[in-house]
Amino acid sequence: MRAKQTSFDIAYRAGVSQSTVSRALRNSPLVNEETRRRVQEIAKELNYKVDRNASSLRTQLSGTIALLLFEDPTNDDSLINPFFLSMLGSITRASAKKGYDLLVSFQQMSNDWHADFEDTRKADGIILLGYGDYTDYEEKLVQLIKQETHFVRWGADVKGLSVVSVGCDNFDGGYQVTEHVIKNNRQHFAFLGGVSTGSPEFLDRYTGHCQALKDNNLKVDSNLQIDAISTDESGYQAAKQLIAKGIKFDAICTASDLIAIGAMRAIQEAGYNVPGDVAIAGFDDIATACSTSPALTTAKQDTVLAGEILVDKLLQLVSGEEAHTQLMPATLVVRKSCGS
Amino acid sequence: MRAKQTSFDIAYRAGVSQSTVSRALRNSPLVNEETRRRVQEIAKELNYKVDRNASSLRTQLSGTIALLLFEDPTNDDSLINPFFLSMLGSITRASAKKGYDLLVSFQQMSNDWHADFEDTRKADGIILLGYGDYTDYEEKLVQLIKQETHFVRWGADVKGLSVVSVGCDNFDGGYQVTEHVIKNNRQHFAFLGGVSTGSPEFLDRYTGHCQALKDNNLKVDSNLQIDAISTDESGYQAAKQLIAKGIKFDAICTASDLIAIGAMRAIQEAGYNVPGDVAIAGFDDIATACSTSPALTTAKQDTVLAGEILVDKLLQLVSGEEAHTQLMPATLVVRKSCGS
DNA sequence: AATTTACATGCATACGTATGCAGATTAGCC
DNA sequence: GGCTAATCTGCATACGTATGCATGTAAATT
Repeated sequence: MRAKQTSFDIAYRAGVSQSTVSRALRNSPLVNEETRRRVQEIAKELNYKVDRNASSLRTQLSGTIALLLFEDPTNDDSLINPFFLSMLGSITRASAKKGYDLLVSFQQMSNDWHADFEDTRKADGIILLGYGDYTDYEEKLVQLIKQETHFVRWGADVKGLSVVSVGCDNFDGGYQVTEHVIKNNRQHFAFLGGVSTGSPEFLDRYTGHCQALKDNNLKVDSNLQIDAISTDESGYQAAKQLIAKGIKFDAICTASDLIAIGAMRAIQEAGYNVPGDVAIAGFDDIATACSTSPALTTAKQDTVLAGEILVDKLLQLVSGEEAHTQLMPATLVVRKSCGS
Repeated sequence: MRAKQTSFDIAYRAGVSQSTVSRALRNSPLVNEETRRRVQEIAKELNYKVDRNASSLRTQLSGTIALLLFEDPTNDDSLINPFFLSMLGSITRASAKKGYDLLVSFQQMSNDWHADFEDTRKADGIILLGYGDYTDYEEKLVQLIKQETHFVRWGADVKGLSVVSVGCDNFDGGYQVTEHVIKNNRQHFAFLGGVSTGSPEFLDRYTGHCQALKDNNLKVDSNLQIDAISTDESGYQAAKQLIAKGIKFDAICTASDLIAIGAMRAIQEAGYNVPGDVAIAGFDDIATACSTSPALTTAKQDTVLAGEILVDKLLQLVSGEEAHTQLMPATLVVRKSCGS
């Protein structure tokens, strides 16, 4: 039972050649219906499985997608950002749906990831995932392109390079949320999230936020914008800084749910009521957002859809088709943290 | 640049044979220091990467671990249970640390997963992850053993089979949490979580819970135990059922944080104060547990540690060493939902 | 009946690497 | 200097599959 079965073993039992076995199992039309059935039956009986290494070596196709998850170097927490964890889940599902295996790998930006996966033939294509300014690794993207590696990435469009990016309309998301809060009669807005530094996503969200304020004749006070990375703790600290400034505010928009959650904690600890005294809005719609108290109003990024789109586009590239950058809508999810 | 480089190309440039290249790159002591250096230099220059398929075919080793994540069939939610998502993250990290790639795959219990991964040589070993009664798939475990597949699983020990399981001391976790709540002067305990049906984990937690009650001369009222699966919604429904019964209770222990979160919502909606009127405790310590209001007191399963242990044990098996089932401690995390 | 066509199978080989074995070169020894 | 030992390199082959090409057979066409 244990000595591994090969296609030759099947061939022997079926009284045909190895070629025929291979064809029969791949449902080649070249092989007779009757023969095919017999071969497949025997293969099943002997519990034969095609050796993927041999198969991949021969076909130069691995049936595998690699997912490279970049760690946020500013965050030494050993846990993964729940938004990306959710993306990971949906990408796993999406690739399974397409019959592809998923190879998951954490990477430091600084590593040699740009050369690895497809050149080793471990994967047919690569999905790049992670917050961060792509200028951090633009040269590596250039190299990927030069190598003709098939890849797609999550994030904002990369100008000047023919890279397929799938990202959320962060500007619009920021705009929508802010507008919603304005409608709840808030006038003095703070914004928590790294803008000058770091991810273009956060910047876009902030830009959308500011535009909504302007369109509603509200003032943008840059003193009320405080940098934060996407962690609970960073949001907490930023909110404390904000309070310490002593400037009046009745609403906080944030660049991510985690920031919002941390901020909410700080605000409540300081004795304010949410949303009574201060409205707080998030971004992402992570699972936790439903469970905060009050539940978090936020801009949802549809990770399930995003995962499917990323996988679809990548497989298009793999099969030689064209694929293009796509912007996904962000949708406002109204809960309790900003009033009705 | 694009035509893929092979070891023959390197050999040609270095003026040596392909064998020598292979040896040089694998740091074989057979090859001269000087030659090795030159070969490695050229390989780097040409951006050469070993073809993993060819390599694996030859060595019969893939350098890959497969993670099979079983879906809870009772939960058609397209999202993954946050506890397992967290395990996924830590396992990914742990295997990366050991130099292994991780192949992630969702599976239905009913599939042919038991034969797939190692026989196809895609992976050197398998990690099985998922709630559920192993009797659901005991026959498949038997087959895995018969095939001499290397695998470890998360969960309670499987009696009668030589299977390496790594699991949390659910009994003790349930005991600890309950004892803590008792110390906060509660007397009338309800328990939410599927006991008669489904996962042995839940049953163990419940058993620990009951033991703590008994040891403190408190009554176990089976009318106050209500089944629930590990989702927010299920916990919400169970809590509503509980309230509907009209039996007095001042504490709810649950089989998972998600259940607790749902229950908390139901209890608060019904106008009770947590923890004033009702103490609520969870199990798992998922990320969300810090962010509920009040923050959830719970029994923590250390997923980071669990991931490392699982990977370590698996690699021991792969390298022919013995490995044994291990029980991990659950640790009480006191927050606000049960009083001090 | 001779020829073409269609269909089914087998032969031989390539994918790129790793390694047992033999050979070559140099050093070491009496 | 002739021998063994030590060190390094190359040759040849195997891993298990997929597929181009040739072959063989039966049916269809003329």
